[in-house]
Amino acid sequence: MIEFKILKNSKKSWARLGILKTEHGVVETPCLVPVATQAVVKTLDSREVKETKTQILIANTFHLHLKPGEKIIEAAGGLHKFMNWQGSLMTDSGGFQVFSLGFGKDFNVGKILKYFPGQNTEIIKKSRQPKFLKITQDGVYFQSPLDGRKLFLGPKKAIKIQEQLGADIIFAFDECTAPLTSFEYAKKSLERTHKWAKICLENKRSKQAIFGIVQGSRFKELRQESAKFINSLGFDGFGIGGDLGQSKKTMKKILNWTIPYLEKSKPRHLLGIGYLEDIENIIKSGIDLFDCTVPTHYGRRGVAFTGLGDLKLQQAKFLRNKNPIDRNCKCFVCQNYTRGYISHLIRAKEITGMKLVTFHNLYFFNTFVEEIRKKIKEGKI
RNA sequence: GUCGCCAUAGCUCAACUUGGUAGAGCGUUCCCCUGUGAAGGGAAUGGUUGGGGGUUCAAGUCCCCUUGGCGAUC
Repeated sequence: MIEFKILKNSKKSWARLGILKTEHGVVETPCLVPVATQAVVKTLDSREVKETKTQILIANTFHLHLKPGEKIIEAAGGLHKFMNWQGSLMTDSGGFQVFSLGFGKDFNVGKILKYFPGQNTEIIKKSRQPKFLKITQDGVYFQSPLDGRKLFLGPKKAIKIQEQLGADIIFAFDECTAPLTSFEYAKKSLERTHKWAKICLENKRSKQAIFGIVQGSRFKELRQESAKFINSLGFDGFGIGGDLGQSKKTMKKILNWTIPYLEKSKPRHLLGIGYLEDIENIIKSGIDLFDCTVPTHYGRRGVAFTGLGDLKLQQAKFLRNKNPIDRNCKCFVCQNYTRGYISHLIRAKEITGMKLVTFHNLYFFNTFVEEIRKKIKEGKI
């Protein structure tokens, strides 16, 4: 059960200020959802995560099913207890892994294409299958990245697992398409995702809120069809997923095609997007929630975000630098550690270095979004 | 003093018995990593082979001298 209340609609854009209530607390939206794939924000414990102003986390069905298995988490009293996170929680359905272990891996591409496909670029045709997994009408056969054994994940199973995990909000099982998808493939995939969405809803017995996921790749017709269909099923909220085209412009277009068809009173979650430079734009397009691995993932690589751009602390030039990562940041790391010291830790591959940058990045991103909420409140956005 | 061993990329080392103008790891720099197979992946950079002479078509490799280091022995 969730409750979503919109406090203010912007007059300048589609942005809105809201309150999302779950059984585990109140989430002020728009809000970043840090990623805790394996029931942990890598390098941080739950107390530290809380200190980064994080309000809600997203864990992953596929990974937790593999390790340690939903039965163990259920027996431990559910995900909240298991990972000692008292705040709100989501679980992703595993639909993204259909992409990242499938065509994403085959073509070495992400959700947004970084280059314009040349004439020789392969387009994923209607009946094509990825190398390491098989997609059928019932679900997806994976080869375990851990030991190679065959695994199956489909709508029914994804829901069952998510019920056992026990997050506040769960996602329907979908196929996240790749940017090189042909129209024919996208259409066929969308039919599957829609069929699965219905099965997910029909099979859910828990009181957990469930978000349906809009797909349709970069095609206006499909995106609109998907938005209308998913909207009609009675989900508690919406995820917008899949590939977002060839550039950030197409990402904005896709959001503009989709969002008008979604019930206004329900929360909208943009899946897997959130470079610092994207955040204000997606919020202006009407996004309430978005998850992204960038602050944590880049943090472990030693990339620290600041108001003046990112710092690659791996570089030797930072070793003698006595400044904090960001002079204006009030986080524990910036109050206590220098760039030089953190650079040393990162270069020495010390886990504490990764932890300090992860902590700062999350605090910085959360503060950044907090400021956007303030701007919406003040009518500036 | 005498004898022996060693000296090759910023660092640690390869390049064999039998000469064919040098490779790797690490480092450094850069790039890639948006619902995390991700403490990951890729690329570039890098050397008058301690110095000088000689033999040879050809020398890191063989010979002589020299410099520096290490060891053994009077």
